[in-house]
Amino acid sequence: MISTRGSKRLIEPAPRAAASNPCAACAVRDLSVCGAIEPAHLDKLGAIVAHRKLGPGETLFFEGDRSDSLYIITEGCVRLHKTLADGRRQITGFLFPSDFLGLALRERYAYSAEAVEDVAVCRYPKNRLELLLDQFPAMERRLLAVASNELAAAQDQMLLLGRKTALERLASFLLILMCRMQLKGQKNRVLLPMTRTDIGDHLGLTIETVSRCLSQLKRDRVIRFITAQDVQVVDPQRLNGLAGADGEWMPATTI
Amino acid sequence: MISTRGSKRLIEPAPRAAASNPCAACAVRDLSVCGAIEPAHLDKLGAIVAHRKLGPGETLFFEGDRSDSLYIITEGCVRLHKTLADGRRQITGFLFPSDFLGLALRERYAYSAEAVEDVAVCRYPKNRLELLLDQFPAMERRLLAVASNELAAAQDQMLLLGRKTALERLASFLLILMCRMQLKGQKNRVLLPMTRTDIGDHLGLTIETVSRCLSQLKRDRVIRFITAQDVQVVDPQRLNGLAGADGEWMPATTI
DNA sequence: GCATCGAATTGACGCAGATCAAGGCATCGG
DNA sequence: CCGATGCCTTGATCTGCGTCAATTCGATGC
Repeated sequence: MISTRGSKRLIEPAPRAAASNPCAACAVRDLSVCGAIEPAHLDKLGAIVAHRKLGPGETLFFEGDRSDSLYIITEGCVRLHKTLADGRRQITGFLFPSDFLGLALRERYAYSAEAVEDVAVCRYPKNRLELLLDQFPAMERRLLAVASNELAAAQDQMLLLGRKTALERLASFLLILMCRMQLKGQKNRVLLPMTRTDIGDHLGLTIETVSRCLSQLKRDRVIRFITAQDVQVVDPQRLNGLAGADGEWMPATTI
Repeated sequence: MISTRGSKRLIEPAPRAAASNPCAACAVRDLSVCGAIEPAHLDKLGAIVAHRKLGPGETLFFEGDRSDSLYIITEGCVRLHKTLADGRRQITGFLFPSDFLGLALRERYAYSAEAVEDVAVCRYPKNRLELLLDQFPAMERRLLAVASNELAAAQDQMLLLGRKTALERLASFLLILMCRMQLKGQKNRVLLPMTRTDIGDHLGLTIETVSRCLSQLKRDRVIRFITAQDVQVVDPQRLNGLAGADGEWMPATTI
């Protein structure tokens, strides 16, 4: 039952130099969504932002590090994870462009954050951000809303980990990614930039079980592999049914 | 693997009449902790509070209900849970006096909330609370902090559900409750107002496995049963070790 | 005291998913 | 082109926990 094997860590590649980032404007917009922030304030947000790029496997911060920044992903996929002393790992979530990271106003980060692939982030120093929050309460309301959504997602994940079968877990996972792709205009498509090991550590399964379930979904013509990381959802309806038939978010437009 | 049996619902007892609540002042203080709120503002908080009492098994709200209130528990234990169509249930958390409930500023509740035993809550209507939040940004900062802590707890629970063994789950659970009791001045004592079924549905286990693990902890002289719901932790050190030896919160004073 | 009933415990057995093991299949450097 | 290296897939076997079933315990009412 104890599986450390699925969680071998890679040697971290050397950090890359930070580069100027063309996505800055987009990240600033994210932090100010709802139209609650005026152009003048937008400038102030832009003034405190810094940029960073990471290569595959590189760490943004470690669990337990002093949390001094809030990040927004502008490019690539980031995994968040907690690890037990013996190496067992739980990936608590994958982040994609426009996602927030480290918004907990806590002393220390509760998880590590690593780049799954090439990643770009916007960084907002917490002390300077808090000054801005004092000036613009609407921004704080927005952060609370983001935290609420994360909390709801965490509860869905608890239901998945505590009560769903392996196949239901895979179906739920694919469904969530499919819905995100849908928002970006990609219909019935799922990209899996993370490894099978990562997926297993996210769903509380081993790499073999992940592979077997994906194969089963393929055999049953629910999904089709373009490549091992590029999946087409042939039958979204059935995928939704396999996901456990709770109130899983399945917008009508995707069916 | 699919266990609906562990999740039989009770018929709800008849709701009780709301009664005037002597704990109001305490709840208002909770919402304003950090000293950031002045006495005059405290009055305004007290002015919008309402009280409610629930009997064992009674529901405060259902998953999917329009979320119109924020609650603070002032007495008793509340369970939060999500349920799949076939009855499988995941209890995402247990709440105790001073805990917040429904602070998500979302359209609808993401889970149901039920009284485990006799419970008293303070209720703050959301629309009126938001007006207050606009006036006192410090309160909003406090809510964000509470949400951050909940998020961290949710991530610990994901690690537990995804990667810990049955015995580690029980040990972690007992440890968390022990630490809460410690804060109230009760050392090395754990009260379990919830049923074994509830514990199982929280830890992703069956009632039988919960019982077997508790028996093992008893056999190994780690805990001792005063009654089935009143446990003495004989060896906190070892309980901590059994919990999985991650950074699990184990204050030095409890050892 | 005794009957009742829900909750908890304990034992026997089965199964979903973990573990162990053996290829397959890209990608990359030479 | 070829060997090395990671990652993924698939098969055989094992095991921790779930399932089924039988008591036991404890609270409540009479």
